[in-house]
Amino acid sequence: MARTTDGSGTPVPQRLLAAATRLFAENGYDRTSVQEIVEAAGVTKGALYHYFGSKEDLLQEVYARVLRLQQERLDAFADADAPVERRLRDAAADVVVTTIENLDDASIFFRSMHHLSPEKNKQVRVERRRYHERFRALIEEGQAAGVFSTATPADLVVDYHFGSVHHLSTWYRPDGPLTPQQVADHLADLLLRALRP
Amino acid sequence: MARTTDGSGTPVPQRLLAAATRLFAENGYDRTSVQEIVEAAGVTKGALYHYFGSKEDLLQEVYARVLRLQQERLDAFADADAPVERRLRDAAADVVVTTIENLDDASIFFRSMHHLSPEKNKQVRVERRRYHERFRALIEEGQAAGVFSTATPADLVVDYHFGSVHHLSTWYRPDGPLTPQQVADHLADLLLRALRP
DNA sequence: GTGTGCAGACTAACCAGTCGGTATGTACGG
DNA sequence: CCGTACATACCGACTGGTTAGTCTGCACAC
Repeated sequence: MARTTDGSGTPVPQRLLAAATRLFAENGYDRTSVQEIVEAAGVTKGALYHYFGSKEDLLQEVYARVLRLQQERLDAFADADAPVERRLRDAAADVVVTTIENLDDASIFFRSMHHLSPEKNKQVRVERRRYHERFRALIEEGQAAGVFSTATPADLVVDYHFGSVHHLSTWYRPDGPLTPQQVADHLADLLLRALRP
Repeated sequence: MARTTDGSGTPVPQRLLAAATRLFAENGYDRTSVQEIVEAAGVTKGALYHYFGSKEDLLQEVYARVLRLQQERLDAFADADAPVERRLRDAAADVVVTTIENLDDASIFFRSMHHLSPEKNKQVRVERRRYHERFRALIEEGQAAGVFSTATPADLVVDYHFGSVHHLSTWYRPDGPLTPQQVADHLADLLLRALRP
């Protein structure tokens, strides 16, 4: 058994996932061949199909990881002990920072979701919905408390904010003038300002 | 010469473009075969390659159409004779309505841009940049006049709004509770509220 | 000696683009 | 009016290349 023959000690499945993530983000799911993935990971097809059932499974695994991470972080911020406007601000800014820090995952997430089979797509949608609803609940809480305007339905506000998060992978460049934290502060600001009563 | 043998009278090139638009939006560029396109248009490959140089040319043509339309509309609203907050509001709402009314084009635009060759991609980026800058100029005009807050750089505000426009193709459903105009009013509202000094 | 981890040749399917061919229309000389 | 010449519009079989996934087999661990 000669696992991890690349010297890094990283297990093969994780190497495959990392290579796939980078390549999917760079060239898109359909434009990335299984051959390229296994070469980038320093193994062969035998290894890939030993650990994953299909190319699609790799994609789904990328999604699952991102979703788990973001949901955990949102829950932590939303359940914190602070005024609702503070919790929303922190959550809104945090998702921007973590998205920028994992721009590869984000590009894949938003550009390649429709490449999943209907059944796996549905599964992802269900988890995304849970995330969306937790975020919406925060806004509704603030609206009920009178600290946020009720002029716009909470659902739309969520989509407004996540639109901008979604969009990050299109325009944000690490070598640009703004740090991830600065972008996050600005976008959270815009959200909170839009919600002023 | 037996063009338009489908009885509709629509010229073949336009039928091809319409079929390609629908299929690209439905299944993605890479998942749509040239064979499927010509079958949907009721012709054969010979016809397609008679009018278009490549499959990619079809995609580029879709882009060109959308960009022309949106730029024209933006220019009209931006050059109108009205206070800047009114012009921005109208332009911001209009792009939402026309995007919803051409959701197929929008999905293709945002999901398949990276499928264009570097050189054609660059061309599209240049035109998109022109659009972005016209929009930004509106915001900067308002900021200079003191009617918009200067807390956020105008560039970021533009990306914030277009993030939400971009995102429409992900969540908007024609059979949902909101009409395109209602969505547009809400999103334009959010933008203007975020910009209040 | 048995199972896990992997190698790599192989297959069956698919696909963008090509090309020789046909059919209809238009221009023009006589 | 008619025939020749050329152009436009389109057909559909074919090609060269690529791809996801399979399968046989080997090597090492226990």
